[in-house]
Formats: sequence, structure tokens, C-alpha cells
Amino acid sequence: MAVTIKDVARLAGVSPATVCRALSTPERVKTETRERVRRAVDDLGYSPNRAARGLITGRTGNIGLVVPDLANPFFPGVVKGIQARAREADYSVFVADTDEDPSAEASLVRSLGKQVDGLVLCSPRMSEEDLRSVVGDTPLVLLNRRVDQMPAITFDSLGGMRQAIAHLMALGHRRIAYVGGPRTSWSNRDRLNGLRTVTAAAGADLVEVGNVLPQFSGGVAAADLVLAAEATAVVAYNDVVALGLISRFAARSISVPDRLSVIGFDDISMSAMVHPSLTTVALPMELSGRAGVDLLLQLMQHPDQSGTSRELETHLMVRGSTGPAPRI
Amino acid sequence: MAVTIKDVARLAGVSPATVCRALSTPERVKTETRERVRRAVDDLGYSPNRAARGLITGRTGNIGLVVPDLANPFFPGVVKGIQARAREADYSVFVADTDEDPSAEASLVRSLGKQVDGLVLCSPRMSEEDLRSVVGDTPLVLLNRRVDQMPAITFDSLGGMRQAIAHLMALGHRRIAYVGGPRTSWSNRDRLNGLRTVTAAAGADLVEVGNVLPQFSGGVAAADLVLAAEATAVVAYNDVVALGLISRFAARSISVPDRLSVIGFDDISMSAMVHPSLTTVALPMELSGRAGVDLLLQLMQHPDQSGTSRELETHLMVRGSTGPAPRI
DNA sequence: TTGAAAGCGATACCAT
DNA sequence: ATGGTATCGCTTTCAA
Repeated sequence: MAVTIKDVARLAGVSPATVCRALSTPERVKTETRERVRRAVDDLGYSPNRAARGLITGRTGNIGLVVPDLANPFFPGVVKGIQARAREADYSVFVADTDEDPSAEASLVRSLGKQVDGLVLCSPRMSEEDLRSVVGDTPLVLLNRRVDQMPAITFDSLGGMRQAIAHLMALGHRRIAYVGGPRTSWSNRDRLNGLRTVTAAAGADLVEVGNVLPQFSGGVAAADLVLAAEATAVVAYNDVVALGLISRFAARSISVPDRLSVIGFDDISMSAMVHPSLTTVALPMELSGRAGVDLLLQLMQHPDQSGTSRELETHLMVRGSTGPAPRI
Repeated sequence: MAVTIKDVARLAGVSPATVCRALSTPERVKTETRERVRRAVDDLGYSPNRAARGLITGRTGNIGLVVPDLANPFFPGVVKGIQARAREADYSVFVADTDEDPSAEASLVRSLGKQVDGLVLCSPRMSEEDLRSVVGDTPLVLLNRRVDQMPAITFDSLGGMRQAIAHLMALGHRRIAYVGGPRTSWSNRDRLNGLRTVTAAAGADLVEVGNVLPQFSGGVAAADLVLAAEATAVVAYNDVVALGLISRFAARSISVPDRLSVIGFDDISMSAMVHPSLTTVALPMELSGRAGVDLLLQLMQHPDQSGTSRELETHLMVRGSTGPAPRI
């Protein structure tokens, strides 16, 4: 059996209560006894049983994280940030992957919710209605999704699009296509809204060529539509879609960036590796994870307050897939 | 406050003990009372407090997973498999990312070990010695690493290499380079051993061009060495390294596969997306995760037995990066 | 078949 | 400053 607080107490010649205090509120224990306890703890290799502690304190020391798909390169970055910040705050992290299934999301939130002190929902796919209804009394933070009255970490899509369009306009592009992600995706709507605002303000033509799966195949499928739209530049919902576009362009011998410029979103690591490398709007993935945990910690301490949502800066990474507009 | 077993007991007009039995050993409860309890449970939305249960049963219902780096595309696949299988068996999964730091591994194993019923160590980087010493009484399964006497899930590197070399030989290649991963990596040694055996048996020349970081930059760095080695084909430690190689070859206008064939390892999703697409030895990532959990469950039930380690099949995916050897 | 009661290990309150 | 003790929610003997 494992070492318990009683074993420590016995060895140190004090009561369990004192051991507890020596560990959690050392200033309330005489220096000498504190030292004795410390030594006993070390000798026995004692560490408190979290389940027992949780039973009385009502807290678990765990936080839960729900993501749609770990295989999507965006999420591991976020998870790493969450992990790192959680560990600093002495929390462990439950990770659950929903395989892009919105209904799995709800049930996971409910079951995970009981085992944790707080939850981070990363890019949840479920409807706003469902989202509101699953919220029990577990503090919850959204990441990459904004819903009224719920604390959230998001990315500045508008700013990212502004940089992207400024870049394209400076290169002489005037007609720009957008390959959208799933209609149900909040971030797709957010990016599209940003893009509409920015192109309108800049006096560029925006051609929306439809919605595709946020995957390589989605980009492949959209490529021909983009060509038909007679744009000289295309912004994709995300990097993976952009890579699919480029792949299909290559297959059709459409040179990127000579004939067509391509911009993605996310800055997944692969974007810098391919040829041509992908110009993209970088999202601070790890930072967003850390920010999510920070917000959650705040919320867990002051459940009454609604917490301070944050929108994180984005940055355009200019690479090989964008160049001067062809003269038509 | 949450619903407790007492609330259910009161509503059903029975004792807490009966509620407990009705839920865990229904056959020991009269059908009628069982139904009454069932209804009370539903009405109140009761679900047992895991911490309290764990306190008495000594089990947590959690398993822990330690991976070196979630950003490495190999791991998310494994994690997904582990998640899926764990959820089926009604376990939750703690995930910890060590950021490739071997010393972080040991401390994580120790701290996680207390909060879980079993651990899966995925591609652990620590020394065999350390590995043996961190093993407490928590059941532990290795994934992608084999160590005497420890239960493990591994991949058949030898078989993968056999397929790779047979493919290259059939295309007419006779001189083959290997770009190795970290010397400390078990899987690198395993793959290299397999490759040596296979090339020797097939009568091919093997040129080992050194060890690189298992990253894109590692491949970039090794590309020139490969050219200097005058091989017509190169096998890389993994796909990411292979992509780095191809990138550098492209920059030097070395055509793949006309001038040089390239084979990777893992079959990360990006491999099928790039141009030329990458011929690679596919590892069953999700399956390995499931197999790891299966082995762990087995171990948790019979801690006395050592468990049945498994080596999973690998498969060569022939794609665009390999072709006939150039006539010199 | 059911209930009463004794813990599991840690914490927090009330005394001292 | 320290110790005794009730308690968290559940499981599990032991009796009835």
C-alpha cells in the first residue's frame, strides 16, 4: 500500500493534522516540527492522495480539454500550450478527441465535466444552443469560438485578413477568391466576415467560391472553381486547404505564385516546408492554449465574474506562394 | 451541490448500500427495487463520484499517456487510437507532452503514475536504465520501444525495410543511402538494424550518411551528404526527414524520382499530399494506440503476468518519390 | 434481499 | 502551535 499521511505523522511524531498544515500552510507550524515533517515526507516518499483530497476540497486538480481532431495540425499546438500552462499551475490535463462529431462533444463535456475543475472547449462544432445547454456548473472556456456571455480566447481574423489583403493589393491583385471551410464552422464565418469587410474597404473584388471540407481534398476540389473565377489570388480557409489548392494547381500546370497567389491560415509547420512555401496568417497556437488556461484559472477562482475574453493577434507570414499579380 | 448516492437512496426509499448494488451488481438486487433505483438515478441525473469510489476501490478509472511531442505528426495518430480504446473501456486519458525532454519524462511518469491505473509510454527517450527505475507499481506499457521484460507494442521495422528494399531493387537500385535519426532513438536503431539485415541479404550497398534531428531541417541538412554518397536511392528515418531531403533536392534541381528515389517512414498524412508524393513505410498508428491500451487493460487485470507484447505489421505505400534507378 | 456501519486518505473546524 | 474529530461520497463486510 502507498504511504499515507498517518505514516508520515507517526514517523514525525505529530498528528496527521499537523502534517497537513506543514505541507499546505507551513507558516502555521513551528519551524522545528515543520522540518521534522519535511524529513519524514522525504524519507517515506510521501505524496498526498489526490482523490482523498478532492473528496473534501471538492476540487480535482484536473482540467479537461475537448478537441475535434488531434490529427488536424492546428490542435496539437494548442494542446501543448494548454499542457504547459496547466502543469505550471499544478494541474493535470484530460484530453478528449471527438473525431469531429458534434454529438460526441456534448456527451464528452458532460462526462468529463465531473472529473475536472474546469474545461477548455477547442473549436467546438456543436450549435450555440447546445453549447449553452451543456454548460453545467463547471467553469468553461471556449477557444477559437465566440458566443455571447461565454469566456473565450479567439484570434483576430479581421486583422489577419487586413494584413493578407494589404499584401495582395500591394502586389497588384484586385480580384481575390475565398475558399471557405464548413458553413457550420464559427472560425470560417469569422474569417469570411473579416475578409468581406477588408476587401470592401480596400476596393478589391471578392469572389466566394463555396465551402469545402477543411482538408487537403477540399482544396483540391476547389482549385478548378478558383481558376474559373478568374481571380489572381486566393485566400483559403486554412493551410491544409491551401496546400490542396496548390497541389491541384501544380497538376494543372498553373504556376504559383506567377499565375496565382495563394494565402492560407494557421501557419501549420508544414507550410514553411513545402514548395512553394505557403504565405499564411499565423495564429499563436501555443499562446492561445496558455491564454485559455489562464482564463480558466481566473474563472475557477472567481466563478461569479464572467472572465476576460481575449482576442489574440495574428501575423501574416509572407512566403513563396504569393507574388506580383500577372498583367492580364 | 451535486447529487449523491444518499439522494438517490432517499428518493428510491432504500439504503445507499442498495443503490450501490443496484448499479454495480444488479443481480444481487430484487428486480423491483432495482427498477425503483434506476428511476431515481435517472430522475436526479446521478452519476457516482469517481474520487470517492477511487478512494475505496483504489482505482481511478484513468490511464496516463506520455508522448515526446504532440507536434510530431506521428503521435496524434497514436493518441487518437488510445483515446478511442480507452473510452470504450470507460477510462479517461491524461496526456502529457514532454517536449522531447528525457528528464521531464521521468518526473512525469512518477507524478502521473499516482493518478492513474496504468501508463502508456510512447517512444520514450530516456535511457533503458532510467526506464527500469521509474517503473513503480503502476502497470506500464511501452509503445514504439522495446526493452527486455517490459510489455511493449512495436512496429515491424524489419518487414517494412524488406518491402522498401525489395521495391527499390525491383526498380534497379543497388546503392542505397540511409539518413538516420537520433542515435539515442530506439526506433532509429531498430530501423537501421532492419535495413542492414535486409540490404546485406539482398546484396545491395548501404551507405549510412549519419544521424540528424528527426525534423525537416535534419533532412535538409543531410541532402548534400546523400548526393555525395552517390546513391541512387535514399531511405530516411521518417517522413519529415524525407520531406526535408526532397525539399533540398528540389532547391538543387535534383529531380525526384528521376535522379534519386526517396523513401520515408511513418506515413504521416502530409506524405500523400506533397509533390512528388512520398513513398513510405506506413505504421498503423491508431491501431498501435488501441493495442497499447488492450495490453494495458490485460496487465491491469493480471498484474502478475508480464503481458503479451506485440509487433504490428507495416506496409510500404508506393507513391511518386520512387522510380527506376538512373543508368549511370 | 436489504440495511447498518466501518472505513478509504486528506482536510478543516474546534479545542486546547 | 498542535491535536482530536467530523466529514467528503462511495464501497463493502457483517448482520439481520
